[in-house]
Amino acid sequence: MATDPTLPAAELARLRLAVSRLHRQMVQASSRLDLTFAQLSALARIEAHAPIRLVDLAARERVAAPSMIRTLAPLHADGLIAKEPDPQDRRSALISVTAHGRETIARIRLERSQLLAERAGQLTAEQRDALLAALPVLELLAEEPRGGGTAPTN
Amino acid sequence: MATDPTLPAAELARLRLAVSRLHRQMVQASSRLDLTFAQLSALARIEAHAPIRLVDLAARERVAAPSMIRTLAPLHADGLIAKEPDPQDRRSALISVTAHGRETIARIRLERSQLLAERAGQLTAEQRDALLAALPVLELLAEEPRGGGTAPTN
DNA sequence: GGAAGATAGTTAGCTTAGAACAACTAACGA
DNA sequence: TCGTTAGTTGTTCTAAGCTAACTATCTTCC
Repeated sequence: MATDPTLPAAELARLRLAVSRLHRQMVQASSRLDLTFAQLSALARIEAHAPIRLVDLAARERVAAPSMIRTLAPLHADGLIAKEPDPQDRRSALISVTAHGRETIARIRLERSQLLAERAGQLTAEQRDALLAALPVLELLAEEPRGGGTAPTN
Repeated sequence: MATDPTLPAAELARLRLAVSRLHRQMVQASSRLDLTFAQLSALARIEAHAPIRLVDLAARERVAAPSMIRTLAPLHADGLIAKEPDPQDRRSALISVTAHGRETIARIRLERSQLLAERAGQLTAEQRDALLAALPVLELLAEEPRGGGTAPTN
């Protein structure tokens, strides 16, 4: 039952609005005790691609290198990530998640999901299924259109 | 084919990550020429509930009154919203969207959807359907659990 | 082999978006 | 009258990003 071949602007607008509102509430719900969203995103990215160099990490997260350094500094100070010298290139450091970092990720996943979990708990089974089915699609949209394509205009 | 009665923390974590990354990219893609996300959200909310008082608007957007004033100030200055005195309460003003505001919303909807539209254009029909099906659920999640429930702890 | 340019990481300083609290005025209401 | 509420201003804070400029190392090329 494939509908329109393309998503109309109205639906995209609704999606953008929903995403930005959801994000705002997640920010509000997460007190300043823990990792920020940028840190969590970077941490997850490191976990997925370790060992990874800073430049590559910054590129994947679509930020400039200094921004990534600022993001990682507290993680490094708290021992959530480790840097090892790259044997191939003495300028580079290979970044990876420590055991402590992995524990923290797991713990935060539980804690942080509470706001969402409460609301998700009030969904019907059909709604939950719809959400689960759309999750990979959302992840796809959130990823970079790797390689090729038009150069980013900003 | 209802799966688990509850969404596991792992999926919620993925949802949070996807939402925050999507949001970041939408922010990056929208240059500072136009309305901010807070302004757009407020504008949409006004359009949906006009005429609405500032306090009520702030409550619905889950922000303090001064924050909403700051958000609305440029919209008011640019004539996107109008304030009329509340006949019942001379302290209050009833806020609504002007014709100019409505045009702006429509225009921005088109412009702003480009990033998302490009990526959505590469989805399969099944993926688009999944996204469309999940859209109302996302909007539900993004809304407040109106009335009752535990008081917000922050 | 060595100069010259490119690249990795870093620091310093700045900007923007978004929100908060405190404190005030004006109006309501009991 | 006196406490409460609506709107507002002043000030501050945090998260997240940026550019410019620097050092150290790598790479290329004459």
